[in-house]
Amino acid sequence: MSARRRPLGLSDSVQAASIAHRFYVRGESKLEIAEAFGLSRFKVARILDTARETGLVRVEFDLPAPLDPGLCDELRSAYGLEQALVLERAKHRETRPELRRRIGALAARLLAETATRDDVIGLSWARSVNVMTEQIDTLPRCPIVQLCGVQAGMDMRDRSVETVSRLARVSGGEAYPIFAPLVLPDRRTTETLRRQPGIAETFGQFRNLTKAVVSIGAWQENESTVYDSLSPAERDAISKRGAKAEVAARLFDADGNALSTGLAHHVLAISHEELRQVPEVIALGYTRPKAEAIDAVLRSGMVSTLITDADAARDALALAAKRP
Amino acid sequence: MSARRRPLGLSDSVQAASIAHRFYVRGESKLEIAEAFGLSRFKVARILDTARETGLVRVEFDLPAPLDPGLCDELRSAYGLEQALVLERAKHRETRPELRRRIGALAARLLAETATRDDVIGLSWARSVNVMTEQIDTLPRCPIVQLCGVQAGMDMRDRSVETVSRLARVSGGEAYPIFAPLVLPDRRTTETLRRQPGIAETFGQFRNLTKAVVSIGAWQENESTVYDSLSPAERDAISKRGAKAEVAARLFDADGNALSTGLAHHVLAISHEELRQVPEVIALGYTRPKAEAIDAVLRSGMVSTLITDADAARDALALAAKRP
DNA sequence: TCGTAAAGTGCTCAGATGAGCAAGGAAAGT
DNA sequence: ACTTTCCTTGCTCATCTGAGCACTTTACGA
Repeated sequence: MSARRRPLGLSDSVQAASIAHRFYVRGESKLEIAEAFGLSRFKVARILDTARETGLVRVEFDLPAPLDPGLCDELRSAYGLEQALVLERAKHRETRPELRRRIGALAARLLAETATRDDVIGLSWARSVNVMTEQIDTLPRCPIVQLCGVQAGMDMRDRSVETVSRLARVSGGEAYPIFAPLVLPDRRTTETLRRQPGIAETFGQFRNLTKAVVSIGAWQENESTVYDSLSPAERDAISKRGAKAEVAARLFDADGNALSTGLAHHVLAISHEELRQVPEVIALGYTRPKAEAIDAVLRSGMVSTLITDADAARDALALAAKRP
Repeated sequence: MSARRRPLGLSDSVQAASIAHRFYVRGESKLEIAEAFGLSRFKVARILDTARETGLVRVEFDLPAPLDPGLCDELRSAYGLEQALVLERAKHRETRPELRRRIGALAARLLAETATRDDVIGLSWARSVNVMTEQIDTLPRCPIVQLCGVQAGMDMRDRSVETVSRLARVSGGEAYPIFAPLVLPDRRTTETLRRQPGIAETFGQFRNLTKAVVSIGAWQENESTVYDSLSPAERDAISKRGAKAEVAARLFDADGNALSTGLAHHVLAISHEELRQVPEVIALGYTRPKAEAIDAVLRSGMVSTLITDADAARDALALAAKRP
């Protein structure tokens, strides 16, 4: 592995390449090749080994999207995910909206491909989820359920509602929106709204969900719209409880445990428990600052598919390696 | 093989790529992979097969020269060569001198790499051989023997002699030149010159040769300097005898049989027999019009290593397939 | 010249693998 | 509905392959 060999002569390279061509491209057995070249099968095996070690033969992947197959697999197995999609780092420096767009496009393709007529699809409020819906053009006819209230503010107003209805329009299925804010001033208001006809109906759909697309937020400035919308006092109180990540306004500590804080009582959103019951949860989380949050949420075992970028994936893997 | 499969979904692609990554890059066994993914080993094997068939995984070769490994191997085995070096087709249209330069560079590297102190190296007269010597900068100390007289005319005068002495200078070994024309007016003159001290000495070296670098000419206008130097009458007479190729002024028919014509008696060159005795003959032949000649010479069994370009190689392979 | 280290080579045997087959299941035609 | 066909899946058994070892050759310094 670490043993650097000299780069191999021209003649040997050609022989090695010919052998590699027969083995990898034409799929011949080493025994056949050995006979054809008048070598022992052991020599053929060693030539193939050194050919790979020296980089004479390289295996390239032509994925239908710019993904890093190595990271996909490592992340998948490190956290026991069903699947991980890791975007390759872009050639040039990429702005956050550009990255978000690529993440969203990936999620769109995944959802369009895996969704069936029998699915009930939930969407959490998030810019990336919204970007995803903008990029889906076909979807089987199935209900689309909003998983949490609308986080107003920022540069987009009631886009969450729009997100659900947009996707329902593409799908042709029914839309279950939540026409109410995500974070409310107090518990009473929250419970009142929770029992409103339309909202109650949507909440009732939560137990039917078969798929959910959610975004992972980190419990720090600019890395979670929920965090950003709270008062400094409440943010810090929650931080002190050990919150590291947020999904649909539900909090997780560094070990992926559901964290129940005061916040839980004044947000309109699917509960930890209900979300955990969803068979397929697709989580979007990207950029390095979110690595710790991604690690936390994946540890919860709630996520089946993660979509992220190579930088965040590497950081998360490092965290996964630290504490298995 | 011919069964075109649909391009595989995103999800499947990622799984296939992950499996391929583990198998090809990390070198895990299919059984291990099957366990890790919860699949049968058969399924893993099939996934790998389709991944290759659909082009999802591609094997790339980083040869130290722009060679086509597939063609190298096909040509090598089609004609039972020791080795074949096939230059990839250049990206842009390439002029003949450019191609010649690349062929020469390849021959130079091959010779520099394989020649040892014990070799006796023969060079035939040819532009490509000359270009080769211009690009060699190191060579073990060994004798350099000129294989045939000088074909004057064209754009280069006595370059053959220069070729031999240039290479001898690089090598530090002795030079055995032939200071006489390749084609002579009659048999008597030829035999007289043949017995001249310096020339006889060079001819005496022919039986000691261990390596020879020769160029393949096609028996047609502009594809052989010997052809071009003869009178129309003699050219045609030789054509009628079935000559297809020429190496050091020695002729071959389409089946690679040595052809003995009147020409044989008035050229100063190594004989068919002596050339056949050389353990390692490196033949340079390039451009499509020479494909038939290359095929003919390779059929003679005289050549151990061929250096050519992708276009000529493909044409030659087609000819080889026609008559095994 | 020799001795020693280092690299290269082929062997054994247990374990991995491929070819071909047969069973099951889905899709399409009647 | 029923049959037919096609596709997928996992099995068996004969073959292929890798890990480790022992032997040979080469390289190099004493």
